Amino acid sequence: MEQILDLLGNYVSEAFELAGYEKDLGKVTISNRPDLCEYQCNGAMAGAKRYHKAPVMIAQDVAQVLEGCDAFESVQAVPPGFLNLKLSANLLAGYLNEMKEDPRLGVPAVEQGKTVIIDYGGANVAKPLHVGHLRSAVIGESVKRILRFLGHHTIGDVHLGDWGLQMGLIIAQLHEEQPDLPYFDENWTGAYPEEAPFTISELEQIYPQASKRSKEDEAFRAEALKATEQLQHGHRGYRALWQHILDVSCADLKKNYDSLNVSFELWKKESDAQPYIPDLVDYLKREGYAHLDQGALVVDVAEESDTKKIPPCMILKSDGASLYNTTDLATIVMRMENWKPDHIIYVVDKRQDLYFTQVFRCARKAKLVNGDTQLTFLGFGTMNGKDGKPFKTRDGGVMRLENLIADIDEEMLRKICENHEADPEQARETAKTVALSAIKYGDLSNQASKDYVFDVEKFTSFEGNTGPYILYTIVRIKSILRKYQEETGRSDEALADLKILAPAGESEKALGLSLTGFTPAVLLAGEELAPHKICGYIYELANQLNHFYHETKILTESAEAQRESYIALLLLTLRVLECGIDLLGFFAPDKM
RNA sequence: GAGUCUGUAGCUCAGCCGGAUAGAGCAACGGCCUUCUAAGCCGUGGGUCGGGGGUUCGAAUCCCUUCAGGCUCGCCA
Repeated sequence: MEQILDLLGNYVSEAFELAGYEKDLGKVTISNRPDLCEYQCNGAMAGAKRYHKAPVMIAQDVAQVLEGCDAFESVQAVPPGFLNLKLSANLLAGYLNEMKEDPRLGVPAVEQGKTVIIDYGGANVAKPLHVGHLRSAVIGESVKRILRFLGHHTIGDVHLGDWGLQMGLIIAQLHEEQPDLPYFDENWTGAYPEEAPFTISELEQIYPQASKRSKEDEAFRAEALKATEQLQHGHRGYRALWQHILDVSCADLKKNYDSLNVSFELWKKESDAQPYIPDLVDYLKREGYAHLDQGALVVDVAEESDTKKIPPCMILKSDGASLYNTTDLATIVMRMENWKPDHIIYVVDKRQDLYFTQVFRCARKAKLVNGDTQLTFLGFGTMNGKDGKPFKTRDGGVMRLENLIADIDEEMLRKICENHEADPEQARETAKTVALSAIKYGDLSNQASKDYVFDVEKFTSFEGNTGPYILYTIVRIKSILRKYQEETGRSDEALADLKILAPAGESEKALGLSLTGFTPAVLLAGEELAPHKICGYIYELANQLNHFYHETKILTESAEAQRESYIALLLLTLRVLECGIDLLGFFAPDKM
């Protein structure tokens, strides 16, 4: 369906042409002075130079042509040369009814969907998720949903860290604690047990213990390094252990990501890219991309336009060992081979900006990707505590994500019970749902690239621009619709058939206008990979809804067609809000 | 030192590919529940958009400069 801005733009462009000016001046935008008009066109001012004519004169010429055009309720030329437009109520109603019939709510799907891999989550095996993992998961999930909604083929990859020293540390520690396990028996030829020799909570204790020890105990560290190397070279017992660690860990990670309403299409790991490394290194050498520098194998990625010297991308250390770069490049090769992505997006801490610049340039230079494959670094800022410093627990430690979520859940539950008497079981469920919206909205409503303050009090206070406010608005609508259905006995289908009339009241029209903003908001969010644009939009829509709600008696409206129109308008708003929060990665309860 | 990002109301943030009087929320103050969920709505006060130049009919927005802070800067990830 045709977008409202395009629709209006066509009218105005045509008017420019009829008035003797060029068409391209007729671009219509949403007004920045809602008190004066709903839409505006600034083309007259842009055209002033071109035609050596006062902008107001041009605007007046155009306004005259538009006189009586039934798309507009009013057209005004005002100094210095604005064209102020008010939409006709009929045209608005027509658009809303069309939007209502569209399962996509008017948002056009891209003609040719791209294959987009989104690399987010950043979890490591055997290490619990901590608050530092929150942003990647939350932002990545939302970006994925937005792009998917726009019609792209999206693949989310958690890209687990499973190949570093942490594995060797765990193995070494286990070796010491349980030396009799068959994994450590060099003469063992039989099958290894199917059951892992540890639980997730044991695993989570083993790692920090081993990590701490390796910093104090040289011999132990050497053991761990050796185990890491043996694992990477295919030590049978260690591989079996590694598989156990992986299985136990992934099951736990999935559970945690589930509670965040985050899911991945792929659970690829760093180790999956390892087989690609030898060929990659050969290729880079053979084709002359890589050369030795101070004993290390590097690819130069500096460019003339650089304002600063970009260090070369290191492929192999001087001792011949591979690095994270190597794995990332190999992962790109693997992804190109398996999924031929048009676009890969990395949702990573912004401090890795330079690093990814190197990797991307290297991939491009060495033609590991097609010329038109996009590589995007979507860097996010730090989540700080109220003191403006990185978020910590009260005693200064790293907070586990699980605990953070549990804290917010509990706080929500307390508030819910304060407000209503509710069935404890249901209250718990609702609290979780609301808590999730608080956490996610709190994060996503900020620009991803900026640091932000995770203020527990603010997020759990449910006031103002927060997730709970959005949910509350949705619940209000649901409640009215429920009552309406109880009263009239109408089915969901019958409700969906109701028509929206041309708005008569001011708040009703404002709500309708706000609804037309959905498409531009989603398109912009997709273009800029910016979920906070969705937040801004649904917050504004929720405000309009609440404003309308207070001014309008809906269920007691006596004119039946009018009441039906209100219901249809509410239903459409509900669908847009729910679609919006779905793009953000959370959902609403039926009651709260 | 170099590069880069940030600086908008007391606080937390939008707005930033130029447009009219710079917007929200929180906090403060004042109204609105016998009526669809008051987790709401309406209103008041509060800003030299870090400072200074420039481009432009027009600058929070673009350019230069300066101050303050964060972050990054080949054998970690």
